[in-house]
Amino acid sequence: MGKLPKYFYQREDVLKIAHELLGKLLVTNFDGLRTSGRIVECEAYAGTGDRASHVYGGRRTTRVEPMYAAGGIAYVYLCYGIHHLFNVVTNVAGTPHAVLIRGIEPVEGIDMMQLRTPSRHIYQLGKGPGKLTRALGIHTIHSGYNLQSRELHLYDDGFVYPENKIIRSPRIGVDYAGDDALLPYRFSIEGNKSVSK
DNA sequence: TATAAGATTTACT
DNA sequence: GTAAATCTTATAT
Repeated sequence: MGKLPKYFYQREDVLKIAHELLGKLLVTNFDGLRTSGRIVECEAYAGTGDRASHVYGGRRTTRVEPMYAAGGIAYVYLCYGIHHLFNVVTNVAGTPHAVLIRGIEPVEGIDMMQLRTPSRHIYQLGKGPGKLTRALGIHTIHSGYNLQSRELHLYDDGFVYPENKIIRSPRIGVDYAGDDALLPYRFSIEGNKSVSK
């Protein structure tokens, strides 16, 4: 129970962390408005050797710099000029692992989420990496943000999905990554309405 | 400086 | 099913 502590993020195995993030709450508290959702879909990006990652080959730019910091902060970037994608940075400083959050099931502040997005159906609000950031109010200015903060953090409320509901599959939208696109680094909840297609 | 492409979503044919 | 929206980064002039 409680906020996920720093050591949760700074462990070595990013696949294990991605797996354990399912069922946790992603909480934002911007401008005094609390919104949260339960994570039902995420993907692991395993550092400089992973062709699907922005840090493949040791690439180091202003954009990806937060990934090289110690785990427990956010990495947010703009995709296709429109969508903000939210990642949790894991592992220790200098090892740029991350977990992309791809789907959440809205829990708190659903009215606020509906104001932020044109979608009306609850299960559509957090279905897809670009949509959940809009529903929660996350933008690129939050890249590098500390996940121990009141405004942005992950929370364990004790909820656990049964192991037989968790699906491992290849990552989405990373065809450019060659063989690495086939790795089963995606974790999702079977049958959940907030999992993207 | 210029150009292409991207961890996506939505609207339209 | 196809295409447009829209902007930062990476690679090339």
